[in-house]
Amino acid sequence: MKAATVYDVAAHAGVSIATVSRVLRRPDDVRASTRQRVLASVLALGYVPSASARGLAARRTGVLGLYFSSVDDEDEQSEAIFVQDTSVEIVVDVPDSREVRPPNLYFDEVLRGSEREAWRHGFALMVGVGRDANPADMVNDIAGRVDGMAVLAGSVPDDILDHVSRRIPVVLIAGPRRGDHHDHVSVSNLEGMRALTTHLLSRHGLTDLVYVGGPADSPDDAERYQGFVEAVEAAGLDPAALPVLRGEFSRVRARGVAETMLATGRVPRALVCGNDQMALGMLDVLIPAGVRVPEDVIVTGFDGIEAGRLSRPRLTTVHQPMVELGRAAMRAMLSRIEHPDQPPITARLPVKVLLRESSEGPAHPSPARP
Amino acid sequence: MKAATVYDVAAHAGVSIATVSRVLRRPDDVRASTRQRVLASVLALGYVPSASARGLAARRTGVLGLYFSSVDDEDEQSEAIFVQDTSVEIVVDVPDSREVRPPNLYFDEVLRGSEREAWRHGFALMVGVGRDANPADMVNDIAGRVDGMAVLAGSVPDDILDHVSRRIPVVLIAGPRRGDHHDHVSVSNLEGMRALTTHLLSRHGLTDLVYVGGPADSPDDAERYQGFVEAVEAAGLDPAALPVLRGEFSRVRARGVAETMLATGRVPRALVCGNDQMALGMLDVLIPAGVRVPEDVIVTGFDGIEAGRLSRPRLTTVHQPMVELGRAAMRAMLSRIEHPDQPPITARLPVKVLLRESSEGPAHPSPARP
DNA sequence: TTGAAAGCGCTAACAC
DNA sequence: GTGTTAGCGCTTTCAA
Repeated sequence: MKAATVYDVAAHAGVSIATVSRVLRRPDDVRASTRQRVLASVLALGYVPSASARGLAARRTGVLGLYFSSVDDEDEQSEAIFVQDTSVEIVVDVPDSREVRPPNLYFDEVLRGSEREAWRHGFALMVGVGRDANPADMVNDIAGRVDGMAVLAGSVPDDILDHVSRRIPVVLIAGPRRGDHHDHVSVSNLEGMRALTTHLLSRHGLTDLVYVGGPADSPDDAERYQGFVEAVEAAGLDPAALPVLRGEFSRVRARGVAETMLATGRVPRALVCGNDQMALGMLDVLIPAGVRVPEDVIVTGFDGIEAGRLSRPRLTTVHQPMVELGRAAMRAMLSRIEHPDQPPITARLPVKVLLRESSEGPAHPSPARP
Repeated sequence: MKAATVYDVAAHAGVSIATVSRVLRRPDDVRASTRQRVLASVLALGYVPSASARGLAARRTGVLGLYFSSVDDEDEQSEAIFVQDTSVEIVVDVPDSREVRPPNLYFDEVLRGSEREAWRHGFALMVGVGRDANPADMVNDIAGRVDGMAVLAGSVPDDILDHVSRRIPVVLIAGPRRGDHHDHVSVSNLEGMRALTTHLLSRHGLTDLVYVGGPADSPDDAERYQGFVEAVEAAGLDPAALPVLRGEFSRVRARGVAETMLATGRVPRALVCGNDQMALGMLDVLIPAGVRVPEDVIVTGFDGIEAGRLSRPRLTTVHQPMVELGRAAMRAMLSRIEHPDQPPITARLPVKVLLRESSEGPAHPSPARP
């Protein structure tokens, strides 16, 4: 099964390879009758142009890259290919406190936006998710295949970033702006958390807040905490006096934190969490323990994931536009590709505070049965 | 900013381009001292090999493709790149019956598995999601860039599939097996639904079932319905006597169906839904209306999505291994690339019936407050 | 409107 | 162990 080439098509249609190329790239430059003939040959031979050859000749691949890192080391699955297992296991699936999988929602959403935007501009999208400590090879590999790549902030060491950006434009996604080397798209983490905290402070008159933070090296969490701090200071309180708990952005870890909190009896009036996962983890423990949310404790999150809309009570949160973040990253790259010398791009997307029952209490007389 | 090439590196290191290539591809064939020198030059020049050139010369791209189609036409977003919007909107977000977005969960999961498996075997992954009626261009484009591609069954017309498979191996994902042209990976839809239905029939002694189906052209739904039919027949009942409702795999559409059902007063003892989304849509309407699930009506789904584990009551369903489906697709492709002449691959992955409260009632005395 | 020909940057014999 | 060289399949001037 030897794949057909321009030469095959040209011979079959009785034209030169240049004409075949023209028919595919700039059809209007070719006489209609010739075009028909060539197209017919394309179909007859099952010709699909080689992107490698085209990329080499045109000096552009027509592909954009997206690189993320992830910590979800799923258990290795079977290696079998010829599975023919139509067996059906029936299990009584009782409620379980285990985290089934840390849904890599953030990635899914950013990817969705990236994919959409890339193809909309005539580019394909290549994705890579690094899971081990050494992203160098993967990032390099992608860099050689694309006309530009977007990278989750903090997922790639600076020296590697510098290396690949000598070949292609690199756009950083999320995190704080670092240096002036790359274009950068992010969301208003600080402002969002500040607005939410201010709301809790002023509307609810709280003073007894606890911040539940993510990983110490998370730039996003650092920004959110800073927003928390600014709001607290603006209210005339001392942020240093307010405890910070670490939930590592994990629902499971947050449950542990909540349990410890209950055990020690030191339960604050509000738990301001750095992401939704941790806030949900708090609810997982508090609600069954008989703690009333929000009457006894207010719980808030950050991100605006779907699960927070489905929880009981529904989760007050700060929604960040993840899909739009992916789109903005692709647009920034395309803009950079088109205008290599323009000044660095810094996009900052707006967020939205969503007040729901976990802070405000019942919105309406619920139509649900007790 | 002209990107460095092998020639630049070779000159800088004082070796031939062949040696540069060797250092990168088969380092052991080069003397250690030479290797060091070349590597140093690579770093110094910021050299990243061009995948286009390599792909051309080596006659393989090292990329695998994944193509899906989707109906989620999200509203077009802004075109702005230089967004600097740190404003924060604060909204009271009341419970809403609108479907925020049809979570394209299935795609996310299959993609996750595909991505993981491709890179694990040293291949990059290219993704494309077709949204309009004409997948030909996108599929062709991808096909020219990869060494093999996986395609969601039913998302690409046969003639296009045949066309591209003259160039590269194509693996079909999901759906029923059609012809012997391509390799195929899928899950035990029929067997899963048959097992679940049999459970409802025999353990719960039901006879009054209604099947809530997906789109008429969904091969997955067809298989599930067939499983339903076989179980019903095995129980000595006439499947033709049992109504079928159409929810189009949509949560919103299912709500409409449920409302109509309530309005007409024709409520069956069990609603067997073709996917989880529709089952959740049923719950959305039934629970607030005071219908007891499962005491009055049993509701079941199919897929095993996260939301079904978070609903009240939790949803009985048939879990299909979506991540593993993606992995299996990639493995099948790699196997085909390595052994072009082996017989067609047909993988059938097992499913698991998860019995939860929407059919079985409370599992344990719930520790939750009333 | 079409054809001829010169690369694009790399790999893989094959020679040394 | 290293260098030479012939393509890989396409795009793109430049002529005709």
